[in-house]
Amino acid sequence: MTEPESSPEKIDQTRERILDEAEKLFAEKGYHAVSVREITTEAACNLAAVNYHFGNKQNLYHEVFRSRWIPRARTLFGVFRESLASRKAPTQAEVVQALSEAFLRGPMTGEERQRHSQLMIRELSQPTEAFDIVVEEAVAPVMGTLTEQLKRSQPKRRVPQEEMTLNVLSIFAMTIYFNFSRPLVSRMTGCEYDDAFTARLVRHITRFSLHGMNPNRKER
Amino acid sequence: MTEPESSPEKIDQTRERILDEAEKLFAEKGYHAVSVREITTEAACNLAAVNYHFGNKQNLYHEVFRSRWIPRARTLFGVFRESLASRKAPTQAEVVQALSEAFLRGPMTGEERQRHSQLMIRELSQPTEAFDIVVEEAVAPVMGTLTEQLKRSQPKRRVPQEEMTLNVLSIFAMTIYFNFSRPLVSRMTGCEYDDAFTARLVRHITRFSLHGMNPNRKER
DNA sequence: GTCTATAGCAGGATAGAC
DNA sequence: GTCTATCCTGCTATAGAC
Repeated sequence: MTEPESSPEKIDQTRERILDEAEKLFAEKGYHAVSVREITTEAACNLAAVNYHFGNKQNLYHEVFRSRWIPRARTLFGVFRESLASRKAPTQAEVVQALSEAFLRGPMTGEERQRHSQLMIRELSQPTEAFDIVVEEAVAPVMGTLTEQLKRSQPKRRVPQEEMTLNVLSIFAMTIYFNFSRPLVSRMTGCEYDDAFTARLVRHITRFSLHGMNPNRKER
Repeated sequence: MTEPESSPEKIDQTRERILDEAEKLFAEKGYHAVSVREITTEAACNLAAVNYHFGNKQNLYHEVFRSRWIPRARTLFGVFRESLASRKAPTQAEVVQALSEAFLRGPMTGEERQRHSQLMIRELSQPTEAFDIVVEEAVAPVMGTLTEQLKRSQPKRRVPQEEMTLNVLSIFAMTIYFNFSRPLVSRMTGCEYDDAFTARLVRHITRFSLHGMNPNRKER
């Protein structure tokens, strides 16, 4: 990152730096609050580089989702699924925990995770052209798997479809809420988002969701 | 709204229109995505009026919170408290329902409510100078009352402080989530936010939260 | 593929007439 | 208090040298 190797694969190395910085800044401040100048300055390249590589600003934003956000979403989903696959018949608690763990403590660094969530949240609450990407790549698969797994692990009670959807949405809501609303959560709990605290958050989300969707459950 | 009365209190009537349109646009698009020109066009007044009345754009944004958002937050909180005061010893279910009802079906129109939530959410996830206002006027009082009331209605079980805080944060999270993430919720449930649907949402939030924080509760 | 230079325009803000 | 006219900064985007 400090000194680029001269020979091996220098191609489009600027392009990658631009994407990195763009993602970072778009996530932090939002599309309109970030200027191309700011991005290119951070990426230590020339202003014109953005237009050369991406055509225009809009396209760069789009490309951030395609080449940065989507892969992470898939990785995240992969972690979630693998975590489920490692058990024969995961309990509901295990399912919910697998999800919140993937999102709150998964393979990414804390910073990466926050960026990922912020980009997602922005699109979900205020759709632009990337909304469909987010739904197709993150929301739909996660909610689909969640629904399926939760039904499987609790075949006895027949849950009406809308109730199921609202349950799953609520679990999803809590998971992303505790990721994106950090300033508030930290202020209210007095805790920083370190390993210990995120572990407690996962436990909380699991417990809360589990009993939330199962009015009178014994097992945990 | 169409034809202003000529005599009685015409003073600062432009100012009010600017505030109205500014709130609407800031809520919809966010601070940076809105230009002063756009606001003044919508408010059907001159560009210079913003600077005359508010000095600059930043200040207008701030004033939107002071003169529009805060009163609504207080009204909302008032509805919540009155709803509680009308019962001698509200159950936990009644407490949660009072909250989500105030936020999702309260005294405001659907549009107003959405605006209110969006302004709040923006500040909570990405604090600017209005963050403190939001915390002091909305989050702190609501969470304080919620904590107090929930403790009172369930004196038997001693809940650790952090668990209590996380519970309350989760209830708050769901309440605002279902308000601000409408595009997604509508897409997933296939429902518009009409009276019938918001009523079902209130019931869902109440049920989910209630059991979420009470692992093995009978009464509802 | 990266740079400089600059076109062209939209933004916030101000001065001053009315 | 509201308007017109204008300043000037900072933005996106492009042309063209290297």
